[in-house]
Amino acid sequence: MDRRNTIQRALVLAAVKELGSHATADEVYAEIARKHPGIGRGTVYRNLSLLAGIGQIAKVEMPDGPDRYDHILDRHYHARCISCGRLFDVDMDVIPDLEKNIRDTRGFIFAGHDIFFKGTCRECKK
Amino acid sequence: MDRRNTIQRALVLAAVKELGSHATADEVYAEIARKHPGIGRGTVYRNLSLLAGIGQIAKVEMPDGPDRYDHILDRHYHARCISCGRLFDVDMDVIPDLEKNIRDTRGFIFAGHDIFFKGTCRECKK
DNA sequence: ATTTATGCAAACTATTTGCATTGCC
DNA sequence: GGCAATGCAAATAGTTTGCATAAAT
Repeated sequence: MDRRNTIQRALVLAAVKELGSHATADEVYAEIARKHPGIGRGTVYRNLSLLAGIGQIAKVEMPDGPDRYDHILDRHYHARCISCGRLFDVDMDVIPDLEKNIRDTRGFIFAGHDIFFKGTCRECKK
Repeated sequence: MDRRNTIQRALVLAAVKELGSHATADEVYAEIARKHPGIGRGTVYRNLSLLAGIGQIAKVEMPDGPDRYDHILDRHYHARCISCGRLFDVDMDVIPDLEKNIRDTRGFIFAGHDIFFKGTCRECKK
């Protein structure tokens, strides 16, 4: 089961880097399709998933709406505006040992966590 | 726009309480349908949404899979087993002032947060 | 009588999958 | 040439919505 270097794979990786933080699969697809209209949605999804699997990009599963893909720079938390729905990066250190606050783990081995904030963004506040 | 007391609404509320923590819309539907096969899925969704809106139950939007509904007892965080996919309640105090750790809020008014842990449950560990 | 709410089906969003074909290695 | 990967369409999961009808007030 060896991996092959296809142009589509390279395009997906390039688009995620190009789009910066938290792009959706559809945004990645649209970005690539501008110059390569032939690409299939399935191919984009398959490659996003593969690239996330081998750690080339990070998949962020959102509590609502589509999953997001980040070109990995640093781990960070996200905030969603409940008014306009837009997603923001949160300027806060990740808490690596948050799992230590758990009293009874019931045999669960914790492997990580995500925090999602919600609120109202500056523009929607008025 | 006043609200009416329908049997369906009462049944949805009762089923959420009955099923305890983190029931999905489909589980609520199935539970009610056992005794009232006539109920519509749309009605269940509409009532879950309405009841959550007026604070009678709590909606927990999951990063993956269907949304969950809790009969409100106390706020708590959740953990998902990456092997079997099951959802667990986490035995840990909520951090009410977690938002204070954020450096630059960029004008965002924070209204709350959710934490989702992931890992491997006791059964899947072996 | 009014008008909210229901049941049903169709629509919708996000994603996955089956399959014949293409094209890396 | 073999088999991973593609493009396409159909399938799936979860949820929302339009509409005629029913029923709460």
